[in-house]
Amino acid sequence: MIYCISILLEEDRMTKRTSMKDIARDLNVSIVTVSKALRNQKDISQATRQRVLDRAAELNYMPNLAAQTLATQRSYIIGFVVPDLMISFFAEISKGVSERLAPLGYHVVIAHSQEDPEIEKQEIERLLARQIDGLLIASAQSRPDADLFQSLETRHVPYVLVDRALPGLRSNYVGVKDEGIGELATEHLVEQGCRRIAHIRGPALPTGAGRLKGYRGVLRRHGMEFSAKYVVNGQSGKHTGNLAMRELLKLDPPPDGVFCYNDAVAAGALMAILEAGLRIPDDVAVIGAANVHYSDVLRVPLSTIDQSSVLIGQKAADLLVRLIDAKTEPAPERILIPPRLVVRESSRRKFGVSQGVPVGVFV
Amino acid sequence: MIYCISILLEEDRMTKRTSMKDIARDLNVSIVTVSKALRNQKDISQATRQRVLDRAAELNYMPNLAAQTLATQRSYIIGFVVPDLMISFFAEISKGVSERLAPLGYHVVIAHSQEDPEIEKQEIERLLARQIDGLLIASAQSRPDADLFQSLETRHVPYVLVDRALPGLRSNYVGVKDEGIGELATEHLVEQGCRRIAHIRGPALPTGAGRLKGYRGVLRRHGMEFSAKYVVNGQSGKHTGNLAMRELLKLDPPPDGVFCYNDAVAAGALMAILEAGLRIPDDVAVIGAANVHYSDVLRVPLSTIDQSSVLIGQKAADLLVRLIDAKTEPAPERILIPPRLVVRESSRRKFGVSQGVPVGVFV
DNA sequence: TTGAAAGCGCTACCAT
DNA sequence: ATGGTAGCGCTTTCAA
Repeated sequence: MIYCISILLEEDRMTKRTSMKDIARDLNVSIVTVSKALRNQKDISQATRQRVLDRAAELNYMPNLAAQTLATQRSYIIGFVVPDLMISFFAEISKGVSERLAPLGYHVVIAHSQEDPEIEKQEIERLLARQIDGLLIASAQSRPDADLFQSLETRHVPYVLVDRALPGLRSNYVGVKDEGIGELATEHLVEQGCRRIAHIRGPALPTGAGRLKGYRGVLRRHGMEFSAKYVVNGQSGKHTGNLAMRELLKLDPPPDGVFCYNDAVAAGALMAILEAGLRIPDDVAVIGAANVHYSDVLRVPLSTIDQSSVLIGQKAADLLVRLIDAKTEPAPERILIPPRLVVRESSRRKFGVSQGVPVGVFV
Repeated sequence: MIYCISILLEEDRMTKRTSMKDIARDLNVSIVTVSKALRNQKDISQATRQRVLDRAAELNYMPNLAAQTLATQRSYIIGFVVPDLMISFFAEISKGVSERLAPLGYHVVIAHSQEDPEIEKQEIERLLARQIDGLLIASAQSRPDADLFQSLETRHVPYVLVDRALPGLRSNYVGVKDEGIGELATEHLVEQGCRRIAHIRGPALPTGAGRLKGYRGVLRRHGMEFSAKYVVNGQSGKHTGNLAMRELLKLDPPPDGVFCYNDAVAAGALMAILEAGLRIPDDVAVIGAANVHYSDVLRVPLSTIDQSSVLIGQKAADLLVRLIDAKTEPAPERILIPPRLVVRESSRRKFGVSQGVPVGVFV
């Protein structure tokens, strides 16, 4: 019988994590004392604290975060809702987020919305059940789901919109002004001598709409006529970008420059142009957006608008932590990172362009 | 005074999530009854269950997962340790993982090791404190840290190694046989008529070592001499791949074919070859590994060995769930996904190659 | 400086 | 079919 018990205890010791109770028992102090010592509270004698710390180290003690969460209402988990991690832009943001959050003791749970507002909502609900301390959202919604955001406000769950703002929602946001992206890209094509500039537009989200708006604005400013025919929908992937470009090339006259919603779309467009036997950038100049990590090694090295993806993640994480730590809810902050033109071969018709990378240098 | 209390209650209702206690109070039943009803236990009358369910829906009740975790010792969180999510291969795996786990109610916490075994260890410890149910590890260790894996075994935390096996560790694993990748790639280059085949090898990890071994084996089988000069270290990124290729091109004679550790390395190598004024594949044929999503739109569409990244993630997730649900610890399982040759322009010298994609078709 | 008691929200066990 | 009690491992409050 005693044998059995000792076996059980042994098994127990082997299987279960050591808890404060173990340390307390070993040291003949109370659990409270252990708790305080471990958290460096000052109403513990130096001697006791050291004994606790030593024993904790010996037993390789790690706090049970579920228990801590329950007791403190603070989980040190933040949720990050992305459309799809296979879109490199979001993977890059996610890296920036983790970089900043991990050292602070946070864990990041990534949830995929698959570009579906309904799934997004469910995933957010699921995250809330997890008692997350805050939320980062790259939303798939074209306009904010009132219920959802109401409930976030009500529960005082801090959240930051990332990359994709939501029209009419006064909230914390980190991203790049999409209109600026559209302007910078289109302006560049004009400067390179393009006269029939097409746009492969993205999804019906603020990002797509903003870039389109910037594109139209620049055309107008240059007295170039806007033609709806020159704007086609390319969604956000290389395949759809490829199809969209094929359509554009059927036009008469075909465009001599095209601004693509993002780099993936542009990658597909490049292929379509080459397959049609046209030259890039001489016949058609191409520019994308995002400057994802592989954009310089594409079929033709791609000009693009850099969006500082990793930085977006870092800034969003920093802001979220500020919100979480704030005693009183601060006014919503909008952090806009300036878009930056990156000129590569796909659009470089004239030399001496200031932002151009010298030929032959592989970055 | 009564006013104050009502305010407080109101505030409470607004701020705090509804708990089982609220439902129980409203319905004049016990918390236990609510708990059972919500979990569909059968010792609850149909009528009561319905009342509970209805009220729960009205109050938009969501269980507190931290409390549930504490009570059941089951967190429905799994950890996924990756070197870097910016490596598309891991982002793709991660997608496969989430796809399978989200519908089962799991959350996935992604932790970055940054290719540093020490950080990896710390991150795993941190995850264990989180009471994760299981662990997926794409390890940065060249050999298993005894302490770490001992402690995983001791605590009975199920884990699955992903992509990167660990030598001498008999554990669950999902990946592609690296030697097979090396063989398939090298064999293909031989078949395309390459006679001086170089290898830009990866990090000193099982993946790098296995691919190298496969490469050497094929050379031997074809009676081609192995020369250490033709094997250079390219780590795992496009930049290092670029530098490595430049070194190879300085050799006399330079290689006429090169098998690169992965697609990113190959992307850099492609650039180096073109910058040197050589033609691909005529002067130098190139093949990578992974078949990441952008490999077909690279500088030259890249031949590669497909590793079914998303599938790896799915299989790993499925296996992990099986381990978590198992009553008794099953024998370690090794799931090997067959590598698949994907021929594209970067290596297609001869036509009629069976695996070749017809010219002009953009996939 | 220390610790007893209560509680976080849930589940398991065992009566009734 | 229902529920009281006792935890899960931690923190908070307050008394000693």
